[in-house]
Amino acid sequence: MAKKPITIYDIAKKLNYSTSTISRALKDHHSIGKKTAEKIKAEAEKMGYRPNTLAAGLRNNRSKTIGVLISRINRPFMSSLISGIEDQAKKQGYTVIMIQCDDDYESEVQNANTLYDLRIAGIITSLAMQTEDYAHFKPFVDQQIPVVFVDRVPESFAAYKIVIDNYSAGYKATKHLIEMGCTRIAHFAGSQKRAIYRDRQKGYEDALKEAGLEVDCSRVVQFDTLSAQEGKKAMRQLMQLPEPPDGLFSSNDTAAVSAIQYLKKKGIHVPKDIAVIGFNNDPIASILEPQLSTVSHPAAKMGKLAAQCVLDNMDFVAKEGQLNQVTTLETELILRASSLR
Amino acid sequence: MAKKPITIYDIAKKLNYSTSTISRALKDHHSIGKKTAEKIKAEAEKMGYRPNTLAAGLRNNRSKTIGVLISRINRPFMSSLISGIEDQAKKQGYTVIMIQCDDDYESEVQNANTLYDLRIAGIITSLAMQTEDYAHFKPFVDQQIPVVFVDRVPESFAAYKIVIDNYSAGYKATKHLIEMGCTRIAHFAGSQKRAIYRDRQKGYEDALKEAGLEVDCSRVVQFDTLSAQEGKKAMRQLMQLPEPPDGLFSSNDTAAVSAIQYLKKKGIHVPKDIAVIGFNNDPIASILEPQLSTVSHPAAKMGKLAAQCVLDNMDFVAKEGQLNQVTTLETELILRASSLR
DNA sequence: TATATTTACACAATCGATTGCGTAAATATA
DNA sequence: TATATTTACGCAATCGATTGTGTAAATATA
Repeated sequence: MAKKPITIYDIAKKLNYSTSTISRALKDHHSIGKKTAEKIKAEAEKMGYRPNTLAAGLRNNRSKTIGVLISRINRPFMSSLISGIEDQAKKQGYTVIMIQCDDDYESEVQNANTLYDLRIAGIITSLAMQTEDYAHFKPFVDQQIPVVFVDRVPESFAAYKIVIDNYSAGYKATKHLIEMGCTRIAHFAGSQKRAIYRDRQKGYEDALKEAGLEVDCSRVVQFDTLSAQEGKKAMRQLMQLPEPPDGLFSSNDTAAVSAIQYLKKKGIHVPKDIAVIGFNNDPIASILEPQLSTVSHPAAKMGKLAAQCVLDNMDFVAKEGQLNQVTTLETELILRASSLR
Repeated sequence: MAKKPITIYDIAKKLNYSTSTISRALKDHHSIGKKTAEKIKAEAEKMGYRPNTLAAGLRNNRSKTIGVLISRINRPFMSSLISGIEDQAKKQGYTVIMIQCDDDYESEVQNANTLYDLRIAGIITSLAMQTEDYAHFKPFVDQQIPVVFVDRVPESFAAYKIVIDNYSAGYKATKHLIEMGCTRIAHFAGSQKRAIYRDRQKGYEDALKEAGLEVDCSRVVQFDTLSAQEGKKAMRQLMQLPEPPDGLFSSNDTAAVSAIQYLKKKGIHVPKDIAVIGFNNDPIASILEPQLSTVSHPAAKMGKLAAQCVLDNMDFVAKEGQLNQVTTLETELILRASSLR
């Protein structure tokens, strides 16, 4: 029963042309006459021809696909990022494939290999929390496949990188809490292996210092994954300090929301007792009660830029080698009830 | 500087074997001696050989990839579904690629073609809200590529389908509201083109009838996408009725959450004035205040089953043709503050 | 009119892995 | 010892699209 797919050979036979002419006509090669091309295209359409991307990919050693390797798709930030990438890629006839690694290094390595094996045309990735070795991206570089890192980017690997100004964001968020009168501000910090979290923390510390406030490391909690569970645990821990915090700057919204829920359950008022600000502006931030102050993250824009970057540099990389350039996007404070007092 | 990727030809030359022997050794073909196979594998590893999946795919007219075509990845339900699919697929050496169609029919058609062109080994899909024509899945059937529909499945297309018992879920949810004393229960209904929404509505209506309550169609609001925006608008509309509802069964959590937010803003108490129950058990359901009662959806399990189904039937389909079978999973009421009184 | 240039198309090699068929030796069974 | 069977491996075609090289005609330019 299986109908055999139509190939350019079928079209060639039918129209008495060679396959080269068919192939060229289908992609508007200049050496094919306009009428001929039209006729061929019409017939291809009529016969229900669908190009075999595998064959084309094999020949060109490249498929028209952009790979996205990320920790998890179920985070609002990642969803937006992907949408941005897809919008841009689709415009240029590229398909986006996503693969998640659960924030696990081993899995990241394996998935990078999988993408490599698929001969993707470019890869966009945000590192897993603990990744410190970047050898799994070398094969792409060797094959002159554009690699673009976004958000969680490596420091010791030459490639295109798109980030936000985490230092400034951390600084602004903390300064805001200080202006709200907080003097004992806690911080939910992400893995120190990732610059984005170190930078946020540095911004936090500098804001404190600038205001003449003490930087008390017992108020800084190190997180593994910035999950809700960790958020709750961390908050409990913080409240047991001899001097509990009166403000919190969390490196993501998930942990901040969880912390607020814990506080509410304990009868501690937000923002009166503790003012809280998160990071990312997840949808949940505006649904939680009190609504969560946060730092906006231009995830969709980041995705769009990343895709553009991959596409623009497809040829460039082949000729000139990987770009090593950093683009920094701006963030904005979004102030809501959880920190306003 | 592009290092050329290692091929089986390179290994063959180095080891003085033919490429056929290399190819067979790499996949433990019975006709290759154990020591030979070991030696070849060791050398392949040492040389950094990576199979060219495009070449293999071309030859087999199939790539080791499962395609997932869904409306949007940024819904918790979809994220869970995908995780379920990935877990299962990975176990069998398959890669999962996702492609979203924004709940748009045109986009669904186009993306189905894209997946087809990629010569995927199987496709798992949940229909867009308005899809009524399924011709874009025919090519898969013609090529004996397993097609598995999940959740939003077609009624007039022979394929494997995995669904939940929507009628029973709608019935249970409504009955619960009735037991809580509601007598004027409204319903947020999804597109009538999708059986899942029709069935939920049918369950809702039957529960009302069974309790001797009037089924008032002015209390049933038709939604396009069950978005937050629509939810707010619908709630406002319902509250303007001469007899506003005292209960609400929403076909998803997103719209329910939005409705509750609207009610809170208007000073209408949930659940006292209006008891609300949603659908899907999104994470937000337990964060909202009051926490949202809802119907659990076994999305991850559904994904796992779907993947299993695709993988199991890969060979079967080629021999016996498409399966046309429906698997129905059970749901559970999850009762929280928004409906308990 | 003579030379360039452009247009129009075909031949055949190529990308890398797979596999049916064939050969030959080694081992097992009668 | 003779026949079967298994083990071990190579040859060469194949999957479908692409593209460098080449030829010939048509059109343009000098």
